[in-house]
Amino acid sequence: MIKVSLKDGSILEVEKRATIIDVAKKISEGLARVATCGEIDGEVKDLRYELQDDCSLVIHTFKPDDVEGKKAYWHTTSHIMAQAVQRLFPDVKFAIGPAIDEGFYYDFDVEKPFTDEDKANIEAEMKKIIKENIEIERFSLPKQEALKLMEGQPYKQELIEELPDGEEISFYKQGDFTDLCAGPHLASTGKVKSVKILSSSGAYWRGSEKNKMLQRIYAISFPKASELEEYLQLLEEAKQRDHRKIGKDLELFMTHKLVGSGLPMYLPNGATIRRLLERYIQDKELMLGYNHVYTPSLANVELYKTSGHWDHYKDDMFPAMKMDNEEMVLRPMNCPHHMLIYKNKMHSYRDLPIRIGELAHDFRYESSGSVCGLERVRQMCQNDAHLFVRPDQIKEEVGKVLKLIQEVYIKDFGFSPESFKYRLSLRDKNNKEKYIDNDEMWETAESQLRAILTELNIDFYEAEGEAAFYGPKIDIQIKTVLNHDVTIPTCQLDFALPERFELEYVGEDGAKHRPVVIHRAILGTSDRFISFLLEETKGLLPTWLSPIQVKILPISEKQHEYCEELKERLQREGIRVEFDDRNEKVGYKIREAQLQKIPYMLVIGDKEKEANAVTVRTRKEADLGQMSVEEFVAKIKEEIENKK
RNA sequence: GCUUCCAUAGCUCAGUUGGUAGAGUGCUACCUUGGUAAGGUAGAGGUCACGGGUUCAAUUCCCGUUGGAAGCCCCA
Repeated sequence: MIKVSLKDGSILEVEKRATIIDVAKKISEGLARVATCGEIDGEVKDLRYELQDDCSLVIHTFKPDDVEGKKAYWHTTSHIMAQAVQRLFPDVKFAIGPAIDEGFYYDFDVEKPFTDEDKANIEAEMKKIIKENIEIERFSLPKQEALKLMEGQPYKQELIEELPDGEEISFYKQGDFTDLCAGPHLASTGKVKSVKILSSSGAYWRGSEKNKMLQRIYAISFPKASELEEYLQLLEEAKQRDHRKIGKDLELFMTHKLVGSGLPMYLPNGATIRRLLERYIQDKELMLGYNHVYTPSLANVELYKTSGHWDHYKDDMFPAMKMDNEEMVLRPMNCPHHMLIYKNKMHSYRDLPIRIGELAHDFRYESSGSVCGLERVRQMCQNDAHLFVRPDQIKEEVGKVLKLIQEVYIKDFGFSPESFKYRLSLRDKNNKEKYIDNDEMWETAESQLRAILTELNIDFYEAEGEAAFYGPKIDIQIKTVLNHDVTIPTCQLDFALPERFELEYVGEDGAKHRPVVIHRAILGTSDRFISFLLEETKGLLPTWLSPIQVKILPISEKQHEYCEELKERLQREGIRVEFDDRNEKVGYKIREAQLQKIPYMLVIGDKEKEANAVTVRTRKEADLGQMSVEEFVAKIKEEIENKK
């Protein structure tokens, strides 16, 4: 037994188990309020330690869905993987192996990348280690001894070097394998039950492309085999929701290598969705006092030298084309064009805010490894606008933008508020190269955006190094089915471009003043928005956006004439309708319409023809029964009207 | 861009010690006129991504290019 004094003077007596000492020590120093580990009083348990306000220590078992529980579990499995790799590849150099949101990975420096066979062997070896049920022990060493222990492990030594002098450095040992680690861990390898290697790939040491590329293996583990099955099932379902698969199945877009990577072509169905979305957002903007313009996709390179984009982004732009005396580029963004439009005439303070909007095509040379369906493309259509405002109008205008975003995403599209997060994107203060060097400007802009978010009671997180070069942003971040974290709407505050372009307005005092620019995009880009929409809806688009809203399915040829009339009748109402006049049975036609995710199927036989009626079936498999044509038209029009 | 893997019919995929190809589905024609998720028969359809190399012989082995996938880097 070992005694540990807690803050309140009480004594905690525990078995001499490394994990509990570690926890008790941290808690007694007030360094941690909560920790997890695996063993107490010699009995193996999944435990959670929590320091209460009255300084008492609560110990209880954690639940399988407990975040900390999972992390300890996965982290232990990552050590098991490292041990397996050490057994199979004795020359391996270890980097890091943390738990992540779903599972864990470990980075290894090995001679050759792992093959599928290697991975199968590693997984088999891991299962062996689990079966051996090796006890996991913790110990700690002073820095010099720690360095000595990790001789021949340069990555571990590099990590130890960075730890403060004088601090004891903790290690976890399981049989013949010892790893530098802060813990916590399960008490023994046998606690892990089912394990599965998911994938492997290259990853740069410390995430920098300047460093060596290591081999990373992703894996996951669960206390029960059935949970692993469920997880793999979920992965399979996510695959079905991938917008690239839906886009192919529903004939929304295609790519062709003769056109090029990252350059999707919209097929008629996809073009319909896009046209409706673009009309929708422009109509919305018109009602809010935006003025839309058209500007060219090409510009003289001098435009971007003036704006500052050239210095910051020329590597991500398509290369300049030399024509006679001019050098032209495909534009990567629209701000400079809109700045010039503002500057086209003198403005009074009474005219502000001026809101210039455009559905504009932009071109960015995204790296070949990052292009992805409609999510990341090399030509995109931005739902862009620039708001030219007086400094006293910033708060109100940013607030209006945030309100518009909520109206579009929550009210009109019905996305769950949990499907996206607000991110306040700040500059990295230490990176003077990437961001305009003007501390005062940054302080003002960042604190203004923060204040607006706080005042509107919006939950947000802050991210350093995510700002635009000219100013901070409020980005709305979503997670795709592939677990990519991408921005869709954005609202950015910019004091820099007005300066660069010497924008002005005449104030009440008759003197010239500098406006502030708010850059904003609501749908983000049409392309990325559609990818998000498809994944959120699983391809079951609301009726108003469905490329085909109604499919007419006759029982036999006898009703074809009636079906033609019906089709024309619906078309006159602006409903997108198709008539399936093929020589097939109705069951077959229903199956096909169902797979095309068409909202309404109208089954037409002699009964319907006689009664001048339709029998309605929805894709959600509800048979709505027979109704008159007028009734159906009223119903679907009401639905379309209300963006259902 | 980097690491690894992949590319066979419109689509989804088979095709092992190297001997120039197959299924399902879709498409076309005919039969069938059928009441709520796949009726039957027949036919057409492939320079096995592209370019080189090794070999008597390459869809298969090697190199390169293009395109795709996972991850890393990047993301105005």
